[in-house]
Amino acid sequence: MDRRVTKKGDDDASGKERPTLKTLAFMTGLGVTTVSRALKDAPEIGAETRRRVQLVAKQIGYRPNRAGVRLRTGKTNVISLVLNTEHELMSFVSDIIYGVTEVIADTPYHLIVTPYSRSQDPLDPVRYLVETGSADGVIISRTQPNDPRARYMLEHGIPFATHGRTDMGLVHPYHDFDNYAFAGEAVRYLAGRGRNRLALVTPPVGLTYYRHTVNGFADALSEVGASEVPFNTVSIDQSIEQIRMRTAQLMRRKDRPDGFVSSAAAATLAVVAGIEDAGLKLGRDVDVVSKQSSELLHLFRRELLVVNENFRLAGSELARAVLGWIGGADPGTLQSLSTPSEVLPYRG
Amino acid sequence: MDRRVTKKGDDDASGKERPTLKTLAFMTGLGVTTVSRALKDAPEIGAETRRRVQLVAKQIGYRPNRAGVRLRTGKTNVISLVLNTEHELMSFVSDIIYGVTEVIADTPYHLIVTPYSRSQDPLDPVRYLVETGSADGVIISRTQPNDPRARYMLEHGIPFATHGRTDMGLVHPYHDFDNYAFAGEAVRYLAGRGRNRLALVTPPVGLTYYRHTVNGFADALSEVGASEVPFNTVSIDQSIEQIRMRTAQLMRRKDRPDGFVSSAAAATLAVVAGIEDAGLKLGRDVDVVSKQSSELLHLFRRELLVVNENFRLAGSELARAVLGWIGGADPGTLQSLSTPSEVLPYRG
DNA sequence: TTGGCAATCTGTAACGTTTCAGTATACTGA
DNA sequence: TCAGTATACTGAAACGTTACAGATTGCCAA
Repeated sequence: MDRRVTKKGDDDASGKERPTLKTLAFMTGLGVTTVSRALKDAPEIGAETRRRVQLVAKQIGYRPNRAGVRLRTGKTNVISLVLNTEHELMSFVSDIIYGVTEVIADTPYHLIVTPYSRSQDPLDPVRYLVETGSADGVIISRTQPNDPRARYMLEHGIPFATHGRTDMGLVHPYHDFDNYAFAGEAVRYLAGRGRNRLALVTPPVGLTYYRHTVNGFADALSEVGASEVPFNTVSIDQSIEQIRMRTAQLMRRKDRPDGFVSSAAAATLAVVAGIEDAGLKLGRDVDVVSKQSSELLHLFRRELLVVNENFRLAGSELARAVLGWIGGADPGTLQSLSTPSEVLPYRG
Repeated sequence: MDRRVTKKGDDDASGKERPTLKTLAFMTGLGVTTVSRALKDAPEIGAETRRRVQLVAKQIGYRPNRAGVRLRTGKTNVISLVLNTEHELMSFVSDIIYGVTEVIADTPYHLIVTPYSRSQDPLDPVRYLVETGSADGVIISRTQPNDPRARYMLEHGIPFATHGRTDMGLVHPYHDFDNYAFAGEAVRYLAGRGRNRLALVTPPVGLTYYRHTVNGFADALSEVGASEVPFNTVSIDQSIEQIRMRTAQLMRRKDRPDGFVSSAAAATLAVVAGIEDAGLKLGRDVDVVSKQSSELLHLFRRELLVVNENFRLAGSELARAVLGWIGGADPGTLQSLSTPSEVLPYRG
């Protein structure tokens, strides 16, 4: 009497297969519907039944089938992190990812990484996610003042959070580092050390925090009465070699700066190399204040002055924001700004 | 005559909703089954019908519903990258991810990142993936000679690839960097520069490539007749401060090494700091050969000697391997070993 | 007693896909 | 002519879940 093929109805509680609602229904003697509702604490299920179902479910290790839920409800339980595979600074990415996973660890959410490359329209991956309904929420970075992706997602009603702010008069969750404050602090610190001809290594032109940084730099310059040495040919997403060469060129001029403010650690390495290529000495001829996201720069040159940016925190905040929005919170309340640390000199 | 609620059967080709097989069936005048088969080039569908269906599908931008497929077939079209959120070296992670996404970009696969933390059994995330059927394939790192995760996945028949080899007599896809060769090359290079008292900054004890590295180091030492200065208290997953302090201690001893071989760039930064803490000079008193995964170390100190390890390549290879296995290839053919570059001194 | 109602529980359909078991048609060979 | 068969297509069922629309029971007021 071979019954390898189980027909509808003769579900049994035995052995190997992953338990489903039907399994639970069979075991508890209840209907599938009742079990489903009992598991989500629906009010019309008797208190005892509810407990009983939940107990059995826990015992046999029931886990809802994601495909079933997704097909029925459209809920994917997925958050997508959209990344540029060429530009994104290295350590940045892993920290953000870790931050995000930290937050979603005890939720049913999975994190998927959706890449796009330089050649593509940055809107492509977002459009893909929305059109295919592949995620309940999206996190984007490299945010621009007028960001088509944010606009698109708002129009299509998908919750998202941006790393960096926009400036479109539209409200949405974001997390940002206060780069205005950073640049200002940096300038003031350099001025305090007697530096008054400062150059700025900017973020990528076009991103929102480019403006913030430039403004913070400019405002503080006039505040302290220092002057800017233009260095517009350089931004942090250029290659190490480019930045190094341009810095060396700059430092060989008579009107060279005596201080730098740099928006990223990798660029700072190149800037320092360029300074030294020009035969100058860090700390004596020139001071450099740089953002960093790991305790790297002080190993590199102890004369460097650093401000820490915590990307892991950013990841957590972004994840919290998206989940909050998905959960129905007011997007306007899901915005956060991270204040820079003090400027830190090397301490033994 | 209000027909807001569409009952089964009166599907229409209009407007907003995402097209499904039913939409295509309606538009082509065929049955859903036929459409389904036509799209996957089943042989029992007439050539013209096939073309016609595929044309229409392309035109209206049909994309199979992942939840539908997954529910019906169990195929998730997901690859999971399992990461330790505490140990993994920073840049490592983003490079691997980029490598993986590069390969799966023109496949239907999504990449999900499954984290686990120090406190957890590394087997936990893998067990979760298998039990919930959340992925068609898995990539793991921090591979051990006797790796319970690999054994578990083999037992449960889920395709996977390991970053690093195992040594259990079980065959499975992997990608590895030839750390035996790396350590050997490094030793020979140092010997060539007259260094003969060498210390090794090892990978994390317990991982397979720890053994490879140690063996490569030891074999080359006896080959060139140099001796080892024990430095067992240090491995690359310790903190910067620890490594730095221990290195400084070591370098203050009279029997200090005159050469280092370091398995990771971050550790090398710390080692160099330690060397300099002890008042010694890189290139004069001691040489350091280090692996690196980005062009960082030569900016740091031009005296450093580097060997490049390409993690992006590793990611690609691992992705290719998993996809290959999923696609039915023989796991034994999906193994690759990456040969280290030469030892590279700074070149202007 | 009866009608009404609250409290619990249940069957059915549907989400989009693939597979199974056909059906209809035309062609083949005798 | 007919059976046999290859070709091209199709409906129904199933994957696991939730929502809708009841069904059953007991209790209370009238």
